[in-house]
Amino acid sequence: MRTLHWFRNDLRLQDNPGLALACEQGEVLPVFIFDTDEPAESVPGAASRAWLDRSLRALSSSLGGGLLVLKGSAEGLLPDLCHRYSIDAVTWNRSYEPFAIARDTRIKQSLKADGLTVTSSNGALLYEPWESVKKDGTPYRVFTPFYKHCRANLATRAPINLKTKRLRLVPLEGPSNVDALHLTPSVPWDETMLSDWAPGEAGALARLEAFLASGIGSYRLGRDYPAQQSVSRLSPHLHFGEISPHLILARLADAPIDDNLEHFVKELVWREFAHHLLYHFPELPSKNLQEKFDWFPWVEDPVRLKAWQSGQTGYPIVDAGMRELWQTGSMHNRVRMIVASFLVKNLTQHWHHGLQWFWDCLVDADLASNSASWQWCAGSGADAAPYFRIFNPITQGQRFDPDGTYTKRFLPELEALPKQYLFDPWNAPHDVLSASGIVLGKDYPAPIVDVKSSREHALQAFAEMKRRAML
DNA sequence: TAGCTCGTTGGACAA
DNA sequence: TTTGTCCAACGAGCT
Repeated sequence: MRTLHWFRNDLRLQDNPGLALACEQGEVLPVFIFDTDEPAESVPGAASRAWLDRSLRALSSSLGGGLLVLKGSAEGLLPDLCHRYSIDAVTWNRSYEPFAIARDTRIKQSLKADGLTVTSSNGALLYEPWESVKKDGTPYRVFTPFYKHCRANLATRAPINLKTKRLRLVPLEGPSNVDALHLTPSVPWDETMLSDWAPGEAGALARLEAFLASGIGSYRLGRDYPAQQSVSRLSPHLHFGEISPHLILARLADAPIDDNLEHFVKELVWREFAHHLLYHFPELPSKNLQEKFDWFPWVEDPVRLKAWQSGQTGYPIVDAGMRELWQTGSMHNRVRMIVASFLVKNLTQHWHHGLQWFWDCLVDADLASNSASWQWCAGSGADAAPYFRIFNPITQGQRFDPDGTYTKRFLPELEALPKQYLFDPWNAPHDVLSASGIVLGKDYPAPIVDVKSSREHALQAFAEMKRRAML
């Protein structure tokens, strides 16, 4: 029997239920298709494409070059492949994005009509989105009850060990090369961006072990400090399915049960919650979950948006974060909240702008997590933050980067500035600035908004939204 | 059912 | 310097 395993966001061999099933049934034809039918909201951004390129090369290599890589309409290509390679069955692991659900349903029907056996499995989530609903059958909208429900009532499975020796691959008709996808940019900025990452299954497993060895022990408190190495940095690996959450959970079983561990598990469940929200509210990437936010008086200001994107706002902790994003394809979680709050509240710009920029720049860009997180920051989402919770970029910097190590790493022009002025350089006396070799507005921007008055403006905008929504 | 509690990540200000 | 309190009000979720 010959089974085609359609790789999507499950670019790994271990704990891959679809692949394991295919392997049990006989010969396997492993296929990856860069689907050109995807809508704009799902097409990977530039940073993600660069990661995908490396990840596919790693997967192809671990399959001895036996991965068939194609670009085109998955819906059109799959029936043709099945015919050409005399395929009897097709397996894949489920994707929960609205487009993928609709596409996969159509493909399943069509292949079944052709007499093939089609099986989809859960390779990406600890809990199926339709399992985690309230007693009345409606989806959870608040994280904490969702978390308690999942942990108390839903079982997770053990990882599936693939005996790679038993993997028998169908010989390809011709050469297949990741190069054909043209996923990397013509100017090779991706090489420096990815220099600190190791895309692929081996890199993901190594990252998990490194985190268990040196990060998780101080996770609960350390995760708030961007200069520390206390976060897992597993998100891009999870997004591309280079590692499964089940495998992570199983590996955590060996670690001592304490606050740090429970906090990390909570973060894994936040990922589940984002997928749960996207599944139940497919318009999450574009529409305010709370309708009253349709009345919010957003400001369109391309100049300030550009300053935010390029890390030139004049607020060092914001600029450090935005430059980290540009340079590394990632940003520390604490700083993500600070820059998001700055865009949405201090600049009162629509969260769509932030979502779009993150989508293009992040190597871990994920439709569910990105959409749910931006809506959370904007206050328009489920379980929203109160509107008056506006991060102050000065005090956040002082509190969470007290030595300025993180900020100075990405703003070398402020290297000589004493840390007492690092987060509000415009308040530094002239002689301190000149001794530090800084002319504000030349070496480093003057602040593009006043944090106090822009906070007042944001609060007024929320009041205005409520007034309009009431009418 | 009706009532109660709580909501991932904060800021400002007073004491 | 640290700690406590208020900032609104509403709806989700639970008992």
